[in-house]
Order: sequence, then C-alpha cells, then structure tokens
Amino acid sequence: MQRDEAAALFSSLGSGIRLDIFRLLVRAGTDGMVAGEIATALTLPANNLSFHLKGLTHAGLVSVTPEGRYQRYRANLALMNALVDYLTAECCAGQPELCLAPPAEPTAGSSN
Amino acid sequence: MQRDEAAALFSSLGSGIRLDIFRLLVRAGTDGMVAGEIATALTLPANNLSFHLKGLTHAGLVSVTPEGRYQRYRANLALMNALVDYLTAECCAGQPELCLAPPAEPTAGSSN
DNA sequence: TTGTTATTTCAATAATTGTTGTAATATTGA
DNA sequence: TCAATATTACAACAATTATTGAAATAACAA
Repeated sequence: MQRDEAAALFSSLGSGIRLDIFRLLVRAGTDGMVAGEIATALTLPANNLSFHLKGLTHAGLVSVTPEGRYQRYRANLALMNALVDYLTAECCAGQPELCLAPPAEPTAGSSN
Repeated sequence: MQRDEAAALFSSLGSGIRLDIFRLLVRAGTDGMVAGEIATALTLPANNLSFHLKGLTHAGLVSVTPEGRYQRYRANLALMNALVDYLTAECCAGQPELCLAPPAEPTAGSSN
C-alpha cells in the first residue's frame, strides 16, 4: 500500500458516519446490507447515506452489488486488512518492540 | 477507544502531508525531530508545517516539547497502537478468520 | 542591546466536504 | 399501464480544511 492510498482510506474513515457504516457492514458479514437497511440502522436520510456510501465505495472500503432495485453493500475486509498492515508497518518502523503489543510466544529463531 | 476519537485520528491521518510527518517521526524514534528538521526533510514551508503539526498534536498523535527556541515533536506510538487495535477489532468483528491474515510484506523504501 | 533564527499566529482566500431538499432513474407489483 | 419503493443525482448552501504571505513571539548570539 502506498502513501496516497493509505491517506485516502484514512480520510474515508475520518467521519463518524462512515465509520459507523463500515463497522455495521463488517458486523453484517458476507451478506452485507442493502442501502435501506443501513439507513434504518443508522437513522440516516437516504441521500446523505448515499453520499457517504459513495465515498466509501470510491475508496474501495466497501463494494456494491445491484440486486434488483436494491444495492447491496459489503465491507472490503481485504483492503481493511492491508490498511492495518500498512499502519502496523509504519508504526513499528525503527522501534518494533513498541508496536508488537501482544506478547509474542518465543519462537525458536525463525522469521518475523 | 471510542468511535469519535477513532474518527478524529483517521481524519488526522487522512492527509498525505500529515501521514508523511507522522511516518517521519516514527522513524526518528524517541529522539523525535524539531520543527525545522521536519520542514527541511519534507520540503514544507514552516507555517504550513506548523498548521499540520497542530492538527496532529491536537489529535494526540504527536507530542511536543519546547527546547529553547525549538519545538521537538515525537510520534505517540501508544496511541497509534491503540488505533491499530481498534481497527483490528472492528475489522475482525464477526469473521475473525478474514482479518488474521499473515503479516504484511514490508513497505518498500521512501515514497514521494 | 541589536540582529538572527525558530516557530507560531493571523488574515485572506481557495478548495473541499457535509447536509438538506428536490428531482431523476430504475425496479417491482397491482 | 400506473403507482409505490429503493436509490442515486443534482443544486444550493454551510462548514471545514488547506495554502500562502506577512507579522508576531520568543530564544539565542554577537
């Protein structure tokens, strides 16, 4: 992941509404949710939700699949994972010990 | 970590310049860097850098210590780590197996 | 003291982002 | 077909954020 993509993803997540949407979709799992369900769950006007969904979709954090007159949205966990990896890598640069918070079990000399 | 704090942190990181600043400070380690060094490293006007440093400082991602006429900035790795934890927890909710991916390949050298 | 350096602050302005209301598009079902 | 539903698109406006130049503040050094 490159700097500009990471910044775009952070920017996408830098709104409470979009963070709510993403978390909701993560919890919805592979089924995802259609726009109306999201709007109901978060008590958002349809057009405002659409605005934020567009931002998340454009960033790639959610995917959308048409289903008749519905649009089903799903969280892109692979990209989120790549973002976590990027963040971890940047955070740890220079002083890995500070970021390897979960205590590592002693591995006998092999990788990492 | 709560939603609003996470959103504020993402928003702080949602700028290429601030991401550059933070990554630079992470790499600088516990010594941190004074503002002028950062400005030189990133080729930024002092006042614009000051603007972005204020944003990062206000979000808590960097700390600042006066040193005579210099201001020394340091990355707050503890907070970054908390953010990574938040992100991981939200990402994994419901389907942990998708987020327990193997560690990322290291990011290639400096990007610009 | 005076001048120089480091950094921040302020003002102006540009650019971007968020919200709301309204309208448009497309699908479904009677 | 017509009407209802789901969603998006557009326009207007408000609010926020970013950039630049100029000035202010504070510390250091001569």
